[in-house]
Amino acid sequence: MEKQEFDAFISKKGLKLTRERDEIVSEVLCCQGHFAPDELFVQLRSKGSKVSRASIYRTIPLLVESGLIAEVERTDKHAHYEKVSKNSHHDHMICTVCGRVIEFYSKPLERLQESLCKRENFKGVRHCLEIMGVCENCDG
Amino acid sequence: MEKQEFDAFISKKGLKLTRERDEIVSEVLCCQGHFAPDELFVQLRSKGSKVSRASIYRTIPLLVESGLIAEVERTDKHAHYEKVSKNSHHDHMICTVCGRVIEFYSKPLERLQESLCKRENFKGVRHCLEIMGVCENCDG
DNA sequence: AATGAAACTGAGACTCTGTCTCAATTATAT
DNA sequence: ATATAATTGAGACAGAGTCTCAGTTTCATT
Ligand SMILES: [Mn+2]
Ligand SMILES: [Mn+2]
Ligand SMILES: [Zn+2]
Ligand SMILES: [Zn+2]
Repeated sequence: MEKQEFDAFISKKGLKLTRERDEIVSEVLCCQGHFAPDELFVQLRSKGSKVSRASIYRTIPLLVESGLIAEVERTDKHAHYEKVSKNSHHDHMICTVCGRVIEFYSKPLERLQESLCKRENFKGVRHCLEIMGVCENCDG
Repeated sequence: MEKQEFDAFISKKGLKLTRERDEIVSEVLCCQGHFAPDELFVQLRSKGSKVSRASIYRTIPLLVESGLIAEVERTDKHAHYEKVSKNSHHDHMICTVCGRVIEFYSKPLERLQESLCKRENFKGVRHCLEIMGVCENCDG
């Protein structure tokens, strides 16, 4: 389903459809939640793929550009991504103590952003809101 | 002024007031805008300080914990910090066409976030909101 | 002022994330 | 089938940040 869109994106850019890209896209599409590049690498290798770390790192920017994934947090000294699917938009609260991620969605928050954009004559396309703090488990 | 607060924070934690911490705090307080750990290191060394990179990296978490500085963005694969002063907070709209950055502040937006945090029993400390889109100059 | 325990320091080795190089391979248009 | 340009894996490399350890410094207690 979404794989075809990525293939179309690749072809349209004059790039090539390779086994490595195919394996990476498939893995991303079937995996849930947030992931780091190296986790993707380990998962693919554990499934018998011969893909290299370099190809992972090369493919990720393409996945982002195609809209299939988005960078979500850079808490831990390395990047994290997640699958983008329609109607799944949410923002994040991230506990700086335990790393727990709370996903939340607020229609009023979205609408407020829209009106702020209108005020600046800015056409908002996407946004990333991360609230850093301490979750209830860690607040002693 | 703010230095005393940091000294009090250090003493209260049972830690020690050292020349190195003193030099680092002074530099942070007098420098303007965003800074990276290594920039701090280079600046101090250029002023004759013998402080080590290790001490910079050891002291930064203390500065953050004391509330004197805050991590602002992790754009470039390394952390950036800035002095915390009241009334300086703002968020960003970023034009993906021309790169223009619009800084904005909305009290209702801040309050809405606070109430969303409360709902999750999350103690929000800081946040980062970036709205990507197209500015009025580029919207044709 | 002297003592001593605990905290602190610099140097540099180390880890980890991410990038780059390059020769060999592969996809795709003709 | 051929030519061309994109892609690959391996591993060297780079940069940020952490850790170790032996020697030093703070500071509360005498
Ligand atoms: Mn998420
Ligand atoms: Mn804000
Ligand atoms: Zn937590
Ligand atoms: Zn613009």
